[in-house]
Amino acid sequence: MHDHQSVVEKTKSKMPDIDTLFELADFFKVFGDSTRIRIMCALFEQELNVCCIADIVGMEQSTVSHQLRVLRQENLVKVRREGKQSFYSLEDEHIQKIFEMGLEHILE
Amino acid sequence: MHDHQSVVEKTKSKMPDIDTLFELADFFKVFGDSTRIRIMCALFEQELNVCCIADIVGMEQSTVSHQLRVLRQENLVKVRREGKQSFYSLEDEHIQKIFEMGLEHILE
DNA sequence: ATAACGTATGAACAGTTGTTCATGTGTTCA
DNA sequence: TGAACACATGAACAACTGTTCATACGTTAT
Repeated sequence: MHDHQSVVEKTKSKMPDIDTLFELADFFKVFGDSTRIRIMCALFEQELNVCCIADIVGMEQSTVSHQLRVLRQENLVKVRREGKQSFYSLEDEHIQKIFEMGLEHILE
Repeated sequence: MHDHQSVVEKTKSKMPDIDTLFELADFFKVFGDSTRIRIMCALFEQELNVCCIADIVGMEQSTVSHQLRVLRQENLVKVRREGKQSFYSLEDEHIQKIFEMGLEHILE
């Protein structure tokens, strides 16, 4: 326990493998932007099309489209096409829970 | 419900104020880097001094010091000085729970 | 077909981020 | 006092990120 090397080895052996931790960082990276956070937050209520989302967050439609792609790539949202419009909604409830845990932490 | 403008206004009114969402994004930003994730993960086991952490994550001591400062600024870790050494540990258990929820999400 | 609409995508740019090197600060021990 | 150690900090740089503008794509209606 006092020995530097044994602490290092012991700790390393208990940690998840490095690929998993890289994936995890990429996952949280998506939460680390205020535009994306606001988009997700808007989707807590209901599914929304792109131009609604753009109006809600007050940014260009193309900005929102780019960010929705990021959210899609990390499986945080899903799309449903209906004619000309794309309706986005949250993939699952994990997202809202993680969101709320973050809120709990900063409001103390 | 069908009207664009009313959906926008209704959704906006239900969202947390924008400053909170910016703070939240900054909070998650800290989780969005693999080095910091690995540091936090190492600290799940026990408190550790800086050079142990550096060895565990396999990076320069100064890199780790810089990242520990980021973690400190967002109140994710705390320090305890003991002579020449600084022992770091997690601020609270929120962090581990958020970590685990992220893991749950990516392992599916 | 053509026009209008909603959305997606590519290029470009400014701003931010993570790492390293070099150095500074504070503590311990001789 | 001075050397050795553990850690923190500043400057510099490459790499990455988020936004916008312009444009392309797909759908609907005329």
